[in-house]
Amino acid sequence: MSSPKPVDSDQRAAHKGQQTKAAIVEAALGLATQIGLEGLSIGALAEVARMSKSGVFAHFGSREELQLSVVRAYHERFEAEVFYPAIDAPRGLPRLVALFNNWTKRTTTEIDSGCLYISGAAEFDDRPGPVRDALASSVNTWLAAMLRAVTQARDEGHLDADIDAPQMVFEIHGLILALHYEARFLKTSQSLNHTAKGFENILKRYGADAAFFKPRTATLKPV
Amino acid sequence: MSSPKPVDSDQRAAHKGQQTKAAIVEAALGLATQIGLEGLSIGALAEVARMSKSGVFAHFGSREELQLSVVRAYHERFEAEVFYPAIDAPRGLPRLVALFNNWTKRTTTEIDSGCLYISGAAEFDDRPGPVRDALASSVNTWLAAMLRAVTQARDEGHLDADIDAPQMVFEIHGLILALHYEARFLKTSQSLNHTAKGFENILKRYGADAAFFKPRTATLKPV
DNA sequence: TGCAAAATAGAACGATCGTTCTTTTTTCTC
DNA sequence: GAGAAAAAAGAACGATCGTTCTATTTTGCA
Repeated sequence: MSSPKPVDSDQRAAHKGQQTKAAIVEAALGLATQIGLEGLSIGALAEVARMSKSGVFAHFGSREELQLSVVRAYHERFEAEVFYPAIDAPRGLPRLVALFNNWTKRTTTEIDSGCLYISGAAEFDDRPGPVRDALASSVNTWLAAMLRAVTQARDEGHLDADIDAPQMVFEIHGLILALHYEARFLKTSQSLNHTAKGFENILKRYGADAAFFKPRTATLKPV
Repeated sequence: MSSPKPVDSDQRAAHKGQQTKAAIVEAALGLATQIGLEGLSIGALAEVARMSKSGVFAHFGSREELQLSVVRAYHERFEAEVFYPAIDAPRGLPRLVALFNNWTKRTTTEIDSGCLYISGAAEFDDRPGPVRDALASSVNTWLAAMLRAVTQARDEGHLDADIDAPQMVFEIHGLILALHYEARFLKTSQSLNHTAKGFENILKRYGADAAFFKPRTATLKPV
């Protein structure tokens, strides 16, 4: 993704301003994932952060800059939670499966908290500007990483040689979106199982060895 | 879906109030699909409808009731455009294909205008109340119709007898969500083709005769 | 055609929004 | 510990929000 190793930029030479700013962004992230980037108001944020409105505002200079900070923070967290842990897995199908499992796991926790990439997409659909650009850039970076994993799996011989890699990523993306939609909004109970089975179906269709992966539902189903 | 035949409730015995209300809802629908149900403000709506704020407001009594009217109007339109035209197709796989094609077609036009079921889901994720209920009810009604079409196709012998029907609907739903996300937000060019190919893949996997359907991309690809 | 009823307009309300400005408090450095 | 710099608070701004109230206009029926 963007940087090879995430630097813990919060601690070193932490002047007071920087660490309270980090705390504000942290609180803003929680608010934004719940009520959306547009619903995020400085007044409400100040209340959560137990500061004055102007005190919060001074750290960003504009609401848009605050939203951008939230998007950047979400991007870093997504990277740290979904992407980086998966590169430990060997290149090819194992890594692709690890990426998907991490993605699914994160989306599952986001059934409660909300996903900024999904709510943000709905909010900034046709609202051009820096926030939209930052959101789209982050998502594209992630989808490109997925595409790379697919092509590598193909090149390693773990998938059929003639597969349409962007097509496969599109279908996988659909599974995640359906999981988020049906589990979070409709509160459908079987969504996670449907996601795992859907991934299994996709892998089979693109030529993966069936024994290569273990579906994430293993821990959820009764033995 | 809900009613056997859509009644054109706008014309008959149309007192002035009812038809201006219909015009307001029409304008509100346009605004809501673009900027969301939450972004829909009475002031902006009054400007579009060229009326006073209070004049608009009087027809609904509350903003929430206005939002509900919009959801109901969207539901009717969705039914008329996606569901009803497809029941002319013979029960089984042809009808399932027709439903999906209509759904895809509508989503494609909504790449410009926006889909209320998707933006509304993101906005009312964790905001309980009548609006959320109305949205979820509409979507569930539609997904139930899709499920019925799948089971009928199975019972007609057009699909394998042992298929998991809810699983298939889940995967189809994912395709539509991915189409809307990638085409509308990310502006990915190949989304419609990916959707058609994805549906083809799903049909094959669930045992449909390959010659039974014609992908919607036929009219879009160069011959 | 006249008159009650319905529909629309207009003005104002309290609240909240993002933002600016000034003042006070806290922090860091010498 | 003093003094400069940074951070936070406080107050106020114009704008917009949903909503309420009253006045005016328009409609539909006798």
